[in-house]
Parts: sequence; C-alpha cells; structure tokens
Amino acid sequence: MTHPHGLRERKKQRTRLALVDAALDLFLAQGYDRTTVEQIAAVVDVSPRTFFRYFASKEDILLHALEDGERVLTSKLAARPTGEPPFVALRHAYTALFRHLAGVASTDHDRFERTARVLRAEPGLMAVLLSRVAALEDRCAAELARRMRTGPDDPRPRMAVALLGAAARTGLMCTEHHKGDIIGADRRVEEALALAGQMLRYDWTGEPASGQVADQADGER
Amino acid sequence: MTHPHGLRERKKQRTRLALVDAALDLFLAQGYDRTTVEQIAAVVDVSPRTFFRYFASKEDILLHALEDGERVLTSKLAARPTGEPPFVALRHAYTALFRHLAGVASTDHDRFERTARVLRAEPGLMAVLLSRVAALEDRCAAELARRMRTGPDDPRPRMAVALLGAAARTGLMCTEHHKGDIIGADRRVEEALALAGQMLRYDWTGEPASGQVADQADGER
Amino acid sequence: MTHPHGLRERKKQRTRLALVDAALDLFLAQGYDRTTVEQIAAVVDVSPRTFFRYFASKEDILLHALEDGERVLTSKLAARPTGEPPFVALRHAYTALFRHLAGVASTDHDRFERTARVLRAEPGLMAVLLSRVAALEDRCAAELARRMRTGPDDPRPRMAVALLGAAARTGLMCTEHHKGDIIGADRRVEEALALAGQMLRYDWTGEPASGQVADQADGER
Amino acid sequence: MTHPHGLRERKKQRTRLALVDAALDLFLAQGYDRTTVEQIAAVVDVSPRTFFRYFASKEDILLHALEDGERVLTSKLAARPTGEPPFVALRHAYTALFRHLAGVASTDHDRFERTARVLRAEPGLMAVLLSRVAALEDRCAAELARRMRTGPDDPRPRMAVALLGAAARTGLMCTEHHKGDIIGADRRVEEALALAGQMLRYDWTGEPASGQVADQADGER
DNA sequence: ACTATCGGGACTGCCCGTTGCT
DNA sequence: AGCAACGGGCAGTCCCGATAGT
Repeated sequence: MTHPHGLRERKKQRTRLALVDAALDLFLAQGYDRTTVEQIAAVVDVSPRTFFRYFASKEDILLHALEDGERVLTSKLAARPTGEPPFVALRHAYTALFRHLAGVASTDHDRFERTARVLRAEPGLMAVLLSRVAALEDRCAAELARRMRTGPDDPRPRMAVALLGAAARTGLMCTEHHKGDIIGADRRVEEALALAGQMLRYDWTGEPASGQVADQADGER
Repeated sequence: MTHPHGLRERKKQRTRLALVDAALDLFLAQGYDRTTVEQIAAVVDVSPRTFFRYFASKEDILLHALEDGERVLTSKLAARPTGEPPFVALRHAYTALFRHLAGVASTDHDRFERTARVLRAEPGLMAVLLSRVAALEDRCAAELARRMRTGPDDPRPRMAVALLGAAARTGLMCTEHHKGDIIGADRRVEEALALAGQMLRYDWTGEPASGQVADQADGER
Repeated sequence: MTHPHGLRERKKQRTRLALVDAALDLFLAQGYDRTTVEQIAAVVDVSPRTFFRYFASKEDILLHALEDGERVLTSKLAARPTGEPPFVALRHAYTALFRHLAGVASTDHDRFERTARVLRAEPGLMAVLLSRVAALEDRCAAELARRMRTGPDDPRPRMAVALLGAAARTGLMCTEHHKGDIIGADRRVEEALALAGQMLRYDWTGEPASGQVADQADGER
Repeated sequence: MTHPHGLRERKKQRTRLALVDAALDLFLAQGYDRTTVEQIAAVVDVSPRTFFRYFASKEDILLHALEDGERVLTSKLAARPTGEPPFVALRHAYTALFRHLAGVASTDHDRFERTARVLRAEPGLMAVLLSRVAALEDRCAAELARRMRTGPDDPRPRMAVALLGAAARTGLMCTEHHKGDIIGADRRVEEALALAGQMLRYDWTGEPASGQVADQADGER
C-alpha cells in the first residue's frame, strides 16, 4: 500500500479536484450535456482515458461532494450503541451527516456552491443523485435490520430509513433562499418529522388542527 | 387528429408491445447490459431507428408498465374534492393507483412479472425506476401546493408526498414472496404508515411499546 | 398546371415563408446545428416530412434569399446582345443581380438581415452557399462558352466568370459595417476589379505605385 | 511529443492510407452514395468508429490529397520575405504548391488519379473541395492582411487571393486531357492571369484585340 | 393527394480493454 | 512500472428518402 500522504497521493488529489473544478465550470458555462469528457480532460491537460481513472462516469463528478458524506452516515450509524432504538440511531447519524456537510460547505464553499448550482440548472441530474441516495438508504436499512436481528421482509427498518430520508430531502429542498442550503438543515428535518407526525395523527393535513379525525371513506369503494 | 382506432394506431400498439416482450426476454436470457438495441429490434424485425421512436432509451422499456400508472395517480389526485385534506387526497390517489396496477398485473400478467424479474436481477436498473418516481412525486407535490394555495417553500406538500411515497415503496418492497407483489399492497402501505406513526410517537423503534419517550440527547454534542 | 395566383399557391407561399422565418429564428436563438427540422416543422405546425416538400434540405432554407437571384443572373446574361464582349455581358448581368438583391433587401428586409446574421454566426454554412455559387458560375461559364462558340477547354469563359465572381465576393465581404451589405455592392465590385487590374499591371500589390516591376525571381528555383 | 517514427505512428499512417484506398475503390466501383462507411471500415478491418477517428466525415476521404498541400501553401506564404508585395508572395506560394502537388501526383500517382476520377464522376463532391479551398483562401487573406498591417475590411488582401484562386482553378480545370492535370498547371495559371489582365485592360473579351475600350453603358439604365 | 411512419446511414459521445511508449 | 494513446462497441440523434395508410 502507498503512503496515504506521499507525493503521489497528493498529486492525485490535486488532479481530481482540478477535474472537478474544470467540469463544474464547463457545466455552468455551456450546460452538462454540451460538455464532453474530452473538453474536461483537455482543460486539466490529461487524456480522456485518465478522466475515467478518477471518476467512473461523467455523472460521478457531481457526486464528489457527497462521497465522504456516505462514509460519515454509515460509519456513524454503525457506531451507535446497539441498545439504541433504530430510528433514534438513524436520526443521530443524519445529524452527524448534516454537520459534516456543513463543514464541507464552509471549507470547500466554492465547489459545493457550484455543484448545487449545476444540480439546480439540470433537473435530470438530480435524479442521478437521488438514485445514488436510494442505494445508500438500502445499505442503511440493511444495517438497521442487522441491528434489529430481523429479515429483509420486516418493514420496520425500511420504513425507518424511508421516513427519515423523506424528511431529510424535504428539509433540504424547502428553504426560502435556494435548494440545498445546508445551514439549518437539521432543524428543518426536525420540523419535517413533526409535520409527518401531525399528518398521521390529527387530520392528515399537516396542520395541528382540531380534534377532527381523518375521513378515510373512499367514495369509490 | 388521427382516428384513435385506425389500423395504424393498432399496429403501433402491437409493435410497442412486441418490442417490450422481445426486450424482456432478451434481458432475462442474457442480461440487460449484454442486450443491444439492435438485437431487440431484430427480433421484432424493425430497424434500431424505429426502436427509438417507441422508446426514448433502452431503459424506458422497463417503464412501460408504469406508464399509465402515472396518469392514474395524477388524474385521481386532481379529481379529489378541493376541500379534502391534502394527505387524504393523496392517500386515495395511491389506493386508486394500486387498484390500477393490480388490474394491469392480472390482465398483463406475464409482462408485469417479467419486468419485475428483470428489475430484481439487475439492481442498478431499480434506480431508473426510482428517479422516474421522484419526478412523479415532484409533480404531485406541485399539485398539492396548488390545492393548498401555498408556495414551493412550504414543506407540507413535499413532506406529504415524501411520506406517502416512502410508505408505498416500503409496502411494495417488503413482502415474503418477492418484491413488487401488488396484491395486498394497499394494506401493507397502511401498515407502513402506522409504523411511521409509531416511530414518531412512541419510542422511534416501530414497536408499539411502552410510554417511553425518545431520547434525543446527542452524546457527542 | 395550377393558377399561379390561386388560393392554393398563396397558401404554399405563406407556409414556405413561415418555415423560413421559424428556421431563422431558431438558428439565431440556439444555433444551426442544435436546431432540428422537427423543431422547425413543429413551430409552423406541419409534419417534418412536409418540410422537405418545400426545401430539399435544411441548408436550403438559407438559400431561399438567393433563389431568384440565380434566375435573374442567368436570364440577364442570356438576354445580353450576342455581339457584346463576354466579360461586359457578365458585368451587366451582375449589376442586374445586385439591383435585384437590393430590392429584396429593402422589401424583405427582416428575412434578408437575419439570413445574413446566421451566415455570419456559422462560418461552415457560408461554404454551403459558396458551393452553390460555384455551380451557378459553372452554368454562366457554359453560357459564355456558347456565346463565344468555343469549347470547355477554352480558359477564357471560365476566367471571366471566375474573375467577376472573385470581385463580387470581395465586394460583398469587405465593408466597414457588416458582411453582406448589399447597398453599394456594385460600386465596391467595380473597385475590386480596378484593384485586380492594378495588381496585374503595376507592382502586384494593389497600390498604384511607382513604375516598379514585379520581382518574379523565385529563390528556390 | 511522441516519437515521429514509432511503431504507432507508422501503423496509423498505414491504416489511414488503407482507408483512403478502400474508400476510393468502393467509390469507383459502386458510387459514392451507395458506399457506406461501414463497408469501407470492413475492408480495412477496423470498426466504423475508428474510421471517424481518422476522418471527420466520409467526404474528408477526398481531401486527403490536399491535406499537406494546405500546409505547403500557408507555410510558404508565411516564409516569403516581408518586404515582398503581397500578390507576388502569394504567386510564389502557389508555385510551390503546384510543385508539391506534382510531386505527390508522381509518387502517389494511383491515389491521386483515382481521387480525381471520383471527383469527375460525382460533380456534387467538387463542392466539398471548393468549400475547403474557400476556407484556405480565407486564411491566406488573413495572413496577407497581417503582412500588410491592414484590417479585414481592406479589399486588397481578399482580392489578391480571390484573383489568384480564380486563376488557379481556371488553370486546373481547363486542360485538353482531363481536369486536375497537374503538369503544366503553373504555366496555365500564368496564362489565366494574363487573360484576366487583358479582360480588364483591352476589351473585356480576353482577346488581345485592338485598342477598343469597353462599353460600360448599361442599356437598361 | 397528403401525411404519418419507417428505414437507413452519417455521425457523436461515453466508456472500456489492450497495447505500445517512456 | 505506470500511463496514456489507441481502437472498439454501443447508445442515441439527426437528416432525409421511400412507402404505405387515410
């Protein structure tokens, strides 16, 4: 194994970041589709083939920011005490994730911001991100199932991650300024969870209204 | 406008279904990646060019089953009485969707079944489905927002669709026999929602346990 | 044969112009290459197939303005008195052509202007135009040869049209304001011809300089 | 930079020439339009994709012969002494070009000859050549403008290249045997220039006739 | 007659396996 | 020894001609 901080390793990191920067600039300047891998590679002055040594695909450029986020989430989840209720453990892991992302967003502000801008400009790319997130949630559900010593057909672990994932996405997308704002995300997730509770308890609208009970009669039944 | 049942229209339908069938057979026989559009087209005896007139991409073949499901969901949602609480309206729309899918699964059993088998065999393709579903949920959230006369930054419509979507996916995936089983889906969704309620209310585990209150103190803070 | 001014004929003219306008707008808005025939047809609300009934190719849209210019040039040339020296006849024909173009440019100003703008924006398309012009010059050379009762190997007709064509293009391209300016083109062609004369007579520079004789010694010979 | 005579470089040259040969043979045997890139690639046993790595388009095959001709012309022009009158410099560059082409035609006789035959058989393809030449002339005009320290609106550089280009084409096309005969081209260009001078000076007919002056009165004015 | 549909071929972009270079 | 040029393969798009339905 190579030394983790050897010159070789640092140069690789620099090339990687240079590719990310070049790609983001080009995406913003001329759109994602009209930007070719060849152009990106040309800016950094490496061969197109080399691009694919650093990123498995063109889309992967955009996942760069999330990369260690995944590690944070899963490792935090694994590190929670085994006695802890699964949903609580998951909630803590997400809090850690948001804290990590806020750190990235402050140290790496430019890169983070431009990535968000690209995602906003090309809605089709958001789908790519989401499917990646779905895979992550699958892994989390599996981990929860392991903790609960239950099988893949038990809906509880899946529903736990699905519920928290739903709140997380809602919290991230709904903000006055612009989507993806990471500051205060954790608080907004909390609010989203509260909203879900209200919808399920009171009257399904999300408003903490009267003692009215949801009308479940389906006119067509 | 063309006659809705002219010879042309019927022939198109037949070609479309023939392409779906040929593709599914090939996907199952030799895998998705090792199947080329050229092969699919050759089986049906049309040109590859024609394939792309019927499906925007090779992946789109797998979305065939969902196609009118989307219409069902959105139209049902739009048809719900305006006074109805949003989450309730959404719940009814999903029920209609499941009923529709069950109908498709019974009349079109073979196609539905093979599609599910392909999806199970190649997990990467599930992402395709999910991103399509995400777009659908976006549209539903927008429709709910319209009904509630609120803006895109109000978390309630988004959380409503996200919550129901989470329950729907959980209900569909968690079944003893195999994923995608549509019979009883509606009931399982109901159970998933109940689970969510328990997680949020009692002890965050999903078990209807004691009166214990969730410990939200984060040990690392 | 249909009546040249029947309702049918006028509708065709309108469709044709509508296609030209739609195409030019799209070309200017998003570039020639990124504009598909399908888009153009969609704007005018005809099928793509119909587009090709009006224009032999996508490029042909840009030749619309020149279309009757070709007829003007060849018919004028044919109408010149047979005794007239060929180059003089040609010169008169070109003058008539410029007059015609000026007329088009004033009545149809918008279309003419936008066509010129597209041509300027996409240099590759200028080549298309030029090759069309080359074919036209071939026909003119053949007509001149007929007038001179000489064969296809006589360089005089070819050189005559080539010379005048060179002057015409030079006159059209070199203008302070923007290329394709048709006003004063005839005068600029006259000047270009004068320049050619100077280059050939005095010192090959185009400046009516001293009595200096061109140095033709080639250092490598 | 790569070694100019490495195995790789030589193999590329061989593949390139093999593609040209295969294409020319097929063009002559079955016509340009009825020859597909797939067929050409199959003969050389490379993939169609590879064909497009060597040639930007199917048409580009025919430009192979001219390829280094362009370099010869522009480099010769750039190498002429700065004090030299532009038109003279251009004339010398063309002489060098013809000498180069004669060399190609003798060493590479077969390829050169077959290319000419294809061009003769399919007149539409000549346009491809011409538009490429037009681009070349544009570059020459720009180089002359640079030498003359003048702007793009000065007609002199453009007229110089246009005039010489016209003479070159006339000289190349007008020959008793067949078009494109390169032997004696330089002499015929000289004659074409002389013709142009006569047309402009004496009587516009190209004949070294009497002292008659051209009648420029336009009868229709 | 008129148009929707199909066919087909040129061409591009992404991505990967191999091979020669340094 | 590593690395990047090279070739290959497939998805996908566009233009345009031919054919067949209404």
